[in-house]
Amino acid sequence: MAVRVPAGFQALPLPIAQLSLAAVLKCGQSFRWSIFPLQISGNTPLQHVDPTHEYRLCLRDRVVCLRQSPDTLFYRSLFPTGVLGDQEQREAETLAWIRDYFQLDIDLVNLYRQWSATDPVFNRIQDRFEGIRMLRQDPFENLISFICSSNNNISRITKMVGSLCRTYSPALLHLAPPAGSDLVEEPYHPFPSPSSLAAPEVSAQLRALGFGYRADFIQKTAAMLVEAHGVNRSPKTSSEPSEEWLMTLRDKDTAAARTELLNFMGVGRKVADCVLLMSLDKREVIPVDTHVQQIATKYYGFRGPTKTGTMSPKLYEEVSSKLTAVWGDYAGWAHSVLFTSDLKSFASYGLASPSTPSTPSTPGLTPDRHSASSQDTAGIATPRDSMPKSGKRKRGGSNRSLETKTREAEIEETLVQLEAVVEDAISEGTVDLSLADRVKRRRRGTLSTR
DNA sequence: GGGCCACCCCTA
DNA sequence: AGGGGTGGCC
Repeated sequence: MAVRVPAGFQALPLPIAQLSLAAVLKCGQSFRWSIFPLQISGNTPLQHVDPTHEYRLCLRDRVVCLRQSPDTLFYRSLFPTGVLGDQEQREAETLAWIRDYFQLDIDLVNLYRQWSATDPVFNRIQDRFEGIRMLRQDPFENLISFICSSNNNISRITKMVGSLCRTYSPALLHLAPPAGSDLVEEPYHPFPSPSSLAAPEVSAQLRALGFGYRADFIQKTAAMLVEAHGVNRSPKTSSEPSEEWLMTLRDKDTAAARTELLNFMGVGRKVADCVLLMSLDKREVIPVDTHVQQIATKYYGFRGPTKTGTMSPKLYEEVSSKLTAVWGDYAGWAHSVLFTSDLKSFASYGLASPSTPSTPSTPGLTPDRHSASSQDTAGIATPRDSMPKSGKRKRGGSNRSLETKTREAEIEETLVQLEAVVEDAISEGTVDLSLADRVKRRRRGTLSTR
């Protein structure tokens, strides 16, 4: 079938199983992508393979625009007016950026195969959560964004990062929405530089913007970076020395890089591990938040939090290393798939998306309407050979009309499915927990949180 | 040196 | 009341 390339875009052949923008760009890795629904022309035979969304990210010198069909990634980049440049070379640069940012040299399908072979829990959910891979983000942006993430949720973090960019970095250019009949142009801001966040007044300003106690963390961390590494002569055009220094942490080993990150204000073990995994190439690292903790205890049978419900460093290390043992070298990547599958906003992912009709583009992704009530899963082993037995749900578990389901119902459904899947695996005894013991403990020095 | 508690703001 | 934690204090 001929690929229909949107005007102005370049085409890169790429199976959706290798990368799902819809999943990856809003699963809590990056908080800065703009997402626009596209108007799908009504009665074309190719309708079902046309992209449904456009995704945009403002880099330092350009805005990257992406669209995706089941087998192709479409890309283009837009520049401020008046800047001269060889368009062909620019697209080549953008392609290089894409390959790096999405780490396309890593064969995700092969990783899914390996995780499925060793982890029955993963095996059961893999088909529903295709194409979830780790981004290779800018370390400074990643660090600041995840300082914002404590006691927080994705939508609020997204708003905070947005106002951070609007307030502390000038707009690179203005663009109208892709399918907009409305011609309202919106500004696109790059992520702010360390020096622009380091000024003393930033702390109070961020507080006024609703950052809460994180306001001080951000200003102090930025100030620490600038203090230690200085500022450029021409800060607008290139990255600052401290940003370059953060990049060099990619060349250090995990423990050494983590120690450096833990020095910054507002950065504890969890945030440090997020940065290690998401921008410093430490692919085996598993950040343990309360959510992952729950997955570990409920689905993998690990021991839960001790008395107080708060996560002790000891427990953190235990959960993290055991999950690393389950998933191996790319454990952090696998964790991301499980984590995303359990995200509330992804409750309907793989079943059907409200805005996207079910298509042949995802063969084998049979919409799974099987579900069990939460009572069913409590202590009752589900049948091993088939789907969890269907139970009655509020909105009707076998209802094809997904539009009539509330988001809440879909959330519940997916959570219940996941739960059943894991209980299967546990009752089958196919989760090899003893693997955990083979994993060498990290050096003591790296365990201490300052 | 492990264990509490406040922190700031939003949603339930 | 508690959340996709952390820093400061016992």
